Amino acid sequence: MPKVEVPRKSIYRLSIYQRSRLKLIENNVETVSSEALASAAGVKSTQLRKDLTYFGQFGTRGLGYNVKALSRVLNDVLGTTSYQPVILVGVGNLGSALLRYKGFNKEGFEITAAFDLAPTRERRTEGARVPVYSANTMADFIRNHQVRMAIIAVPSEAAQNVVNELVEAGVQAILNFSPTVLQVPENVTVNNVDLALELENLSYFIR
Amino acid sequence: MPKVEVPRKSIYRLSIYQRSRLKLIENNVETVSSEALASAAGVKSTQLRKDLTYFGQFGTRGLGYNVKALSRVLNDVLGTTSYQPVILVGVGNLGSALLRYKGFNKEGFEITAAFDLAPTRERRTEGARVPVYSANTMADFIRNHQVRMAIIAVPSEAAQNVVNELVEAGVQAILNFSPTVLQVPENVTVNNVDLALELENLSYFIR
DNA sequence: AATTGTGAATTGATTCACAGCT
DNA sequence: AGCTGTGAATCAATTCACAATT
Repeated sequence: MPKVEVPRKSIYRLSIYQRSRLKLIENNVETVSSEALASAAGVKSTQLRKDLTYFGQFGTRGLGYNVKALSRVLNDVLGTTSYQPVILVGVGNLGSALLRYKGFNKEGFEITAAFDLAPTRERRTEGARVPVYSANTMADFIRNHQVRMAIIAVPSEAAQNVVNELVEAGVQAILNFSPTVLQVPENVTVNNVDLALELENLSYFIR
Repeated sequence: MPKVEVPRKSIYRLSIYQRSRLKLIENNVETVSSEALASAAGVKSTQLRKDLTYFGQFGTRGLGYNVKALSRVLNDVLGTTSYQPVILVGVGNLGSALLRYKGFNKEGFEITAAFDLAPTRERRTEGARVPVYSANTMADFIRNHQVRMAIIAVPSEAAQNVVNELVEAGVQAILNFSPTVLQVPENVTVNNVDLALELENLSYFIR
């Protein structure tokens, strides 16, 4: 599987295809054309086909893609076949919010533990069943449970240090909610979600 | 100001330059080179210069950019000079989380009101001072307060209808947390934040 | 001497156009 | 006949290289 040279955006789209496919499977469709699936996903059919052929040939000319087979391929490529434990670091404002958010579970992820400098803060975790541990137990937890993915929602000043510790302990992929540019070794992937940035960006488009 | 043909990503970067600049102003620097600012922002200096020249010439050759003047330009371009009221639609899981999140305020935005089908749901808004109103008062509120920006965090099935109502009432920019592709007229801008998608995407990069 | 501003070159992503299967 | 797979063409964004300016 050629992990390199595949455009980042293609991989994002694979997830979207998977979701669009979910709707189709409900309708009991056996087979789907690139045209139909692409339009459900909001892209051009050639783009869908090109995205898929980065990973092989899965369709049947004249017919389309077998829905179940396609689903399997997408799961394989995306790595969503095997369960991945995810930890959350920083149970403040946003962090506690994310703990309660059920959208992750819905798509097959589960936050197995959370870490914070002051793990016992009041009212923070009410309603969530995820345990919150002290930050100094984090590295051990990662090693013991072979955690490869982490979500960080700590103050920006703290972010780089946390990331260093995560990487050191073996984390390979980080979803970063702290508004900072993080330095990581090249075998580690960071996806940034910057809420304030998105709002600020929108304000540009209001005239 | 040539709103069109400027790459979307450039505009995102302008916000990052603004932030990086904030750190520099603290250090009382009068002037800053594209090289210094770019490296603080994590980009190449030529990219910064190109990004800026979409909007004019603000530097002095041989010297760099005046920090204060640059800040003013960035605020002007981004539209962050004038205060913008923002509403939130959907006070469920994620929505109530966003209500409590203070990061928006920090960057000069404030959620002035929230709307939900069941505005009185328990414990949802404890700790937040934002009023939650019934969804059927939304359109009036938008018109009365000239709201142009909205954050939506409703279930995906509901998202398109909500968006239609927002647009109809005059909203021009939408930050969408619902995992759906939204249809909007071309004078309306949507930024999507899809948390589950980001996680799924990361799982690709774990080998 | 230092640093911006910018056309030209390059790199990257998307779309086209059509050959190749079923 | 219908639809995939893909090299070639186009479009977009980034980076280079250097002339222009202080």
